[in-house]
Amino acid sequence: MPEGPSIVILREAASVFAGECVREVGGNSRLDLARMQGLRIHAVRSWGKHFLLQFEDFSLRVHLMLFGSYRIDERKDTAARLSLRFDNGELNLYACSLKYIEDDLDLAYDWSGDVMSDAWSPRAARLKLKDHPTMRVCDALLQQSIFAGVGNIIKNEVLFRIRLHPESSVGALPPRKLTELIREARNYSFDFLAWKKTFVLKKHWLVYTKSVCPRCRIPLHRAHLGITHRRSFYCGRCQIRHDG
DNA sequence: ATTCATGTTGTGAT
DNA sequence: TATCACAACATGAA
Repeated sequence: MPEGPSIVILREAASVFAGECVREVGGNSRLDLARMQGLRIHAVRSWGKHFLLQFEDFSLRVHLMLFGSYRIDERKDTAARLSLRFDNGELNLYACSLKYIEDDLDLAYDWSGDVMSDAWSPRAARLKLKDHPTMRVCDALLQQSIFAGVGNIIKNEVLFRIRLHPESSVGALPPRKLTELIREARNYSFDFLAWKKTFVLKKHWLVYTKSVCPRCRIPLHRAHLGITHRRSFYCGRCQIRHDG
């Protein structure tokens, strides 16, 4: 479930609860869930991979991590981490990380860094990247402070689309390539969103979990790269390495 | 049955 | 102090 576009889908589905009062709270979280009892949801929001329920004086941050899931007006067999019942339905969250945020969300989050947000700023991303010239692009794309919402699938597909080798360093990129990287991080994320909504995401993967380059037909490389050691699928011929 | 992965944080060693 | 390997959490597909 967990890359930014999937969280947008959750946010859109859960938006029916905006303005509703929490009638009943349940779940096995160690958090003080009763705190939400009887309170009204002021807004249903998201930032990157964070799903946010904003109350009057605080917010709940939900992170689905790798295995988290949710159901709306349905339940799974397993125990919910958090279950919220409203007059118009219920929201059940499983295997996720919960945290209360006391600060105003507009202060707590850098909205210009969320690739799915209207407030996304390519300029801000560029400035942030300038601060990390030695960082490899496979790590930069996963850096949530720069590209909030980008995950490992998006990373791989973006790098293939712009024909950039994952181990290229940020500082060695020609300005045009840097522009492409930033533009495609957002652009692919919206393709991801549309495909996910129509259940055709996987069939559009060009390199993620693939073994042959769809462009030149040679075998793809498959390695755990960068400081993040996340899976990278890339073509050694099509994806150019820029290095300092 | 076992392995691994769309993720992140915290701990303890070096 | 910084860096890093590893653990932890938790689910389900291959």
